[in-house]
Amino acid sequence: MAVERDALVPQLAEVFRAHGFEGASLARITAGVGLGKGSLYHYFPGGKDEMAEAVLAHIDRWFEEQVFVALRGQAASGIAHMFDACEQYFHSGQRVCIVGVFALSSTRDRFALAVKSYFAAWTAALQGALERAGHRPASAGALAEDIVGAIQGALVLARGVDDPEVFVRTLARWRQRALTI
Amino acid sequence: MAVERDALVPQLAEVFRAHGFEGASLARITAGVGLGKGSLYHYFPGGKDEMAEAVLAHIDRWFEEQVFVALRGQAASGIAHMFDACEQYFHSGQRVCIVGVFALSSTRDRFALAVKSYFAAWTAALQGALERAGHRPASAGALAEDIVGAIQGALVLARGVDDPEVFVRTLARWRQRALTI
DNA sequence: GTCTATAGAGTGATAGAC
DNA sequence: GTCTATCACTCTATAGAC
Repeated sequence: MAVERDALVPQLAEVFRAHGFEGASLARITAGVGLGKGSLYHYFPGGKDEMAEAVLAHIDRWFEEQVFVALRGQAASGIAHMFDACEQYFHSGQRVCIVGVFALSSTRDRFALAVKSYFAAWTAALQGALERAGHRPASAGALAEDIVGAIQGALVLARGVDDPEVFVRTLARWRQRALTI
Repeated sequence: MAVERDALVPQLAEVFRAHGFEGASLARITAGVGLGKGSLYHYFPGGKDEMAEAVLAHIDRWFEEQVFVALRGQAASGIAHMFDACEQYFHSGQRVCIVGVFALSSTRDRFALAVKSYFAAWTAALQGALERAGHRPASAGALAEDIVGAIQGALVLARGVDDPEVFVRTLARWRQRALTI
């Protein structure tokens, strides 16, 4: 009745998302995944650090497969798909970005590489799509930076004022700006 | 040799900023402010919660006096002043926003009111200034939301990719958009 | 003596590692 | 489950000002 390690990762992700790295105690984690500490350390001998690494790697892979690939394909539809995927992934602003949470916390240094590559890959893929969609190369970089930043900021703001609609509205505005050449 | 309670708040703020609420252990706090636990609990009988409340109240007051007042005055210069103040306050992107950190963490609920009022007051004051600066009322609200969100997002992104220039660039772009009628 | 500001040993609870 | 370290916090003791 071996539980697949991979099946644990999304459950771990929800605990880290809800409480951050420091706030994700082993008690909360075991409650969240429904396994004892012993089993957890069997799958993740490196402890919390290894669990967080697995979560970040899983997110990286998800965005690569579900978002970045599309951005490298047909430009306009890839960009539209990115906004759709983000709206779904972040549950229309009710869900927070784990990588963003990690970026702001003091734990960032521990996972600096994964955090950096996530944002860098996203910005680069989006910039390419924007250029191919007709934006001037000079402004596509700034636009990509604006959009990725706006998504992160909208998640902060939506949670801050406790109104997910902030996220939905922001996404809608940027979708329009991105697809208006 | 009485230390003023108010003098402790900025030092507390730096500890919470660096480590978040959960990561700000009493050991780190005592090290950061240079006082023993006894003194800390003398000034803040409510413990960490009261310290965090004091920090949030201090930030609220600072923004009210240093930013929102200017936004309610002459519109264009108030907006320009806001961007200057933010660039200074966030150390050109090297410093993170405590309220933003709190908004993303699970501790948000504990300080929900202070967090919400911070973002709400900022957005409202900025929206007013944008309208008086000549932006259509219909779009000033969205623009204010965009700008406050962009500042938060740029802080996330700057720290994520470990490049404060992301913040400086984003601020410069929005300054231009806000002051172009 | 009282009051205020200080330090830090000591409390039980809980942390993460194994 | 067991381990030690650390958590937030309490309490006692001490200093000097009045």
